[in-house]
Amino acid sequence: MRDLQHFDVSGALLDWYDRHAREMPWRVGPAARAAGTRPDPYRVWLSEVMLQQTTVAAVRDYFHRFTTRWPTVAALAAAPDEAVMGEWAGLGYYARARNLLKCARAVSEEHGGQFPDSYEGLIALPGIGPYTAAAIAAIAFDRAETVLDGNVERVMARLHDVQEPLPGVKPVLKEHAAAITPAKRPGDHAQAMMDLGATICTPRSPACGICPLRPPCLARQRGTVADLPRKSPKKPKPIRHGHVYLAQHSDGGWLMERRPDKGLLGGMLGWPGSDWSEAPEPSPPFEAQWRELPAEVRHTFTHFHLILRIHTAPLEVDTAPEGLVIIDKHAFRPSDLPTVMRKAFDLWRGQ
DNA sequence: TATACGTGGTG
DNA sequence: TCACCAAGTAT
Repeated sequence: MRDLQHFDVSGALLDWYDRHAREMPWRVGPAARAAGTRPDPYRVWLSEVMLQQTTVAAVRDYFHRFTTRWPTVAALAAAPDEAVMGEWAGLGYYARARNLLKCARAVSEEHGGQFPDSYEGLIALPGIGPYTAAAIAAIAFDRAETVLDGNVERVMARLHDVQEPLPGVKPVLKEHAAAITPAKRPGDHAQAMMDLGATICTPRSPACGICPLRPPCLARQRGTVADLPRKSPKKPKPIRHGHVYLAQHSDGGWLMERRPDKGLLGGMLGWPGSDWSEAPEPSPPFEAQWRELPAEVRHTFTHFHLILRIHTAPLEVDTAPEGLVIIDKHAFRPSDLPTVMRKAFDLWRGQ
């Protein structure tokens, strides 16, 4: 058994990555990268933002649709806000989509259409934080930046048997990660760390038997793998209630609202309704004989459970009440809605 | 430092 | 069924 001090962690990791790298639409694999192919910074940036707190499986189709519709950062910068929000619908964390547009426009208007090639330049852009700045700098620009995401945190916590809980111990894990960040192939190293965390050093049932870092792994030696990384206890999620109102005109148009940019589902299209609280007051957008559907929407957000009651009535007027909009029958696409709003529509459709 | 911010898959 | 989890950021 070789001591961690004398084990070439990054070398072992890169050897493993050369043989087992996952193929992804935004990735230039290790063989092509060695042959000189450079990844497109636009595609690296777009994928990294989509992958924030989001699984690879969920991102694939969205990435394909975005890059087909907007192949360059200039094309994205020129897109209408509503089009981008509609394409992002269902992916969650909608501040990412608003910041995506801000960032694309900043790159187009303030950086001559080229992404900054350094951590400092990247982190100054909207929606790009410490992780994403390091990831783009390393993967797209060969900068020896240290990438610290949930995967790397888990791998480092286990490799060094770090018992202190996240998020407090994050700086320690960052130092461990920085100590093995190589000057050569930093982008492949970063992607290798994340692939290892996603496929071998997984949160549950890790495949230690085939792990390239098994020899030096302290948690493996001490039997603490399943306990790491430790995390501070989470708060319980309260249950909130709400009412939404689906009103359709005889011509097929729908009464809807464009939600304000700040806050939950910011910038997204949705059904008008009450606030979401312990006991909300019903708040129909106009006087009518509202009929309540017999079923409810149940949906869980990051920090609360929601139960929505659905009300319907015919829309008899041609102009929307203050603050609302009428979406024409042909412009209405359920796929433009955030999932919780699409669930309400699905209930109406299945009534 | 703590909280707000989505969604779908998984055991 | 349900808590946990996924390539985090903004405030």
